[in-house]
Amino acid sequence: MKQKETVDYFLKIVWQNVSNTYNQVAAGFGITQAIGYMLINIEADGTAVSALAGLLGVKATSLSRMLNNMEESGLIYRETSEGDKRSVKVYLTPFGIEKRKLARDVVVSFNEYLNERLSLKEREQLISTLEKINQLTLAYPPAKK
Amino acid sequence: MKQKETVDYFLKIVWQNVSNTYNQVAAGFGITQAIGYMLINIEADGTAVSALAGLLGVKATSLSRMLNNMEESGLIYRETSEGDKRSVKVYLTPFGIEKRKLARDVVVSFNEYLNERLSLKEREQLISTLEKINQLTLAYPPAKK
DNA sequence: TAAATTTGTTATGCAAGCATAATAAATTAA
DNA sequence: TTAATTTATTATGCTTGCATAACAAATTTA
Repeated sequence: MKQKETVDYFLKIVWQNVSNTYNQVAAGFGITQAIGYMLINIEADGTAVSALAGLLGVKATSLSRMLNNMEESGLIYRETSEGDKRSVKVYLTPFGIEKRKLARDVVVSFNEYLNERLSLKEREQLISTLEKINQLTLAYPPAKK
Repeated sequence: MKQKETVDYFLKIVWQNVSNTYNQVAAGFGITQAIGYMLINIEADGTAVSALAGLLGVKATSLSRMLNNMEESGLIYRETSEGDKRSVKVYLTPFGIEKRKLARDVVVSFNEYLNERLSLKEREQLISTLEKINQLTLAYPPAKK
């Protein structure tokens, strides 16, 4: 099995390149790829830290330092949830809303660029296969018989 | 454009999950996903740092600290290249060769697992589309008219 | 040839993943 | 109800990306 035929290798290389591209574009207005995704996922009525982790596909524990930084730079603020006092909701400041617009534009532009150059069928198959691989990966290693 | 329909989002999530899976499995024998890929790409007759960066899809500058750590833990050693005295070649120690076998097994097993659950056509289309996206990403943003 | 540029590497600071440990709140079990 | 467990979060140390800066060797230009 050669490396250039393995699925994992391509996923790694392609995501690294997309991530770098996003970072370079987003650096133009002072944020990173990760912060852009974070902003995009914060709802107007606040989003819990745990929900954010789920949406971003990262462990909740990864977010605390990042949220501290974002709070410090005035993008967000945090408030304890009404119902569940363990839960913390994250809200966008007006400055965060501004940056979120820019971040969304980056994502939309890049995807439009891809969409113009890939057929609908190609994209649908890609996303469907990626979804399948994701499910399979989460189930790995398979239960032994 | 909803996030769950964008290509970038799936690439991010799927690679994160594959990477975590590799890290968890590889932790069982004391290495990381990144070190596993590194070991797999070092040839018996040595591989230059710049070549490694290309194979791994990272900037060469990302490797120096990692190679220091790998050298310290006895996986590799470095030697200045014969021809070009700027170039440094990386070699596996016997310990590194041992770990490389294990790392390769992880990659082979996971890909076999996927191959058994995806059709040949699915995989071929996936890799071909990923290659295409990679090329497009490297060419982004497109030259203005 | 000498000077300017490019290339290969290293060190280092920052960003953002992970894991672990701590803590408080909520839920479940006894 | 009290005790045990689970859940949501935070802080923190480690890893490994990036970028930048420095430097030597190689190559190109004048």
